[in-house]
Amino acid sequence: MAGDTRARILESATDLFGIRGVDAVSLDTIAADVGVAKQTLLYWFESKDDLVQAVLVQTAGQLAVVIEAAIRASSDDPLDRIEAVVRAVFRPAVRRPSLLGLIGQVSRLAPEVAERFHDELRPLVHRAVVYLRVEMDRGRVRAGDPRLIAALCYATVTGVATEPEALRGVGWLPNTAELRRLRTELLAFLRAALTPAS
Amino acid sequence: MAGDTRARILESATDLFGIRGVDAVSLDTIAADVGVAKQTLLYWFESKDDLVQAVLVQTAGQLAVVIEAAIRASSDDPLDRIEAVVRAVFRPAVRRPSLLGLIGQVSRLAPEVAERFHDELRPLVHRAVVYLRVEMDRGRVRAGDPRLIAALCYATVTGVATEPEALRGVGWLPNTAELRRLRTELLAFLRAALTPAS
DNA sequence: ACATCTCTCTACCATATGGTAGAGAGATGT
DNA sequence: ACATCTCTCTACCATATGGTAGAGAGATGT
Repeated sequence: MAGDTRARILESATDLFGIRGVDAVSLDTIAADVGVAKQTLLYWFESKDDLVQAVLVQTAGQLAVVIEAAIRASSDDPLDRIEAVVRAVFRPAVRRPSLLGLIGQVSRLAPEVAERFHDELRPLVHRAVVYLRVEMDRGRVRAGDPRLIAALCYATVTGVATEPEALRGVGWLPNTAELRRLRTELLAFLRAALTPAS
Repeated sequence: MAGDTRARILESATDLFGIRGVDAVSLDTIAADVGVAKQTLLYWFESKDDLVQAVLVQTAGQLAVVIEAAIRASSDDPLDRIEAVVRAVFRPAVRRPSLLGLIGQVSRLAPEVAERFHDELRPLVHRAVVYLRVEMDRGRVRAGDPRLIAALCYATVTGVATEPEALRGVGWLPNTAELRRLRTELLAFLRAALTPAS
């Protein structure tokens, strides 16, 4: 209880920002959710932008940890490894839509905030690109521009993970069982797209 | 000039909402952009929500027209036809990011507004699903749940098309030539994912 | 005992924003 | 000539919101 106020603010803000949108959530709303006064938020974070940035940096950090763990635990085969990473990213994203829901908003946030987030993501992306290039050279992943292939995988996974509501809206995803089937289909889809041409 | 005020408002609002975000753009901003007083906006649209809804409905309508045209002009082969549709959707999305930029915001808008947009999109989705099912039965598209495959294609294309800024942020897309290469890679990616297993 | 640091509170404010009230200019129908 | 309709304007307001001012309670170091 004592000393964890900052962490509780971050957690609450992550969920609220991710689900309702950064602009739609006021400091008062977050404060009420955490159970403190608004000024307490402004003691811990200089401004709302500062809070948004902290949320994004933390989220990126958690994503990185999850991905690292998935990579270490996976087999050497690149398609299996990619599947493991996608599963790892998809799991928290489905349980807690806010995590990836934030990502869809980044490009519309204050430039410095967005930049700070991208700083955090860049090393991850760089590693993925290098990895893809190596495996393409080995012929274990379908040839192509590794940067663009990485971008496509990223777009597909975040597209699916960040917009469950949008997909629900047009009648695609009535429940979580359906969501699991979507994940399965996504993995087959990516595998087919990445398997080297015989 | 006379009588086109409503259309000019819609066009300006589409761009501003799509690029900066619905919440970040005030009625005053739009009015200044169009060159009229704010009240003029409120003469043509009951409220900001009403304007947002009109923008979304128009956007969905334009997408539908573009897609219909692409389908009619394409060959009978399903992979070619899908490629034609993706090209058709991608083109205006790249030239005018606002068009698809809006889509990423739908799930966070007022429920009635989002619902109205989904109403517009549903028939398109339904057609796509029916089409995929038929071609899967014929063995001309890789087997799978047609609804989920449609969802994946949708997620991939919108993911790529709506987040050029995000992709740019992590160092992927410095210019339009790169964007064209991304489109080419996207088409190969989708083709590989949808080609029936031999 | 005192000073300092950590943390949270109440009270308040300036500004932005969606929306209202109501007038009026010009075109069109009868 | 008059009424009505279309369209746009100025002036104004209520509210939400990010942020400031400044106090004070409790813990910790010397």
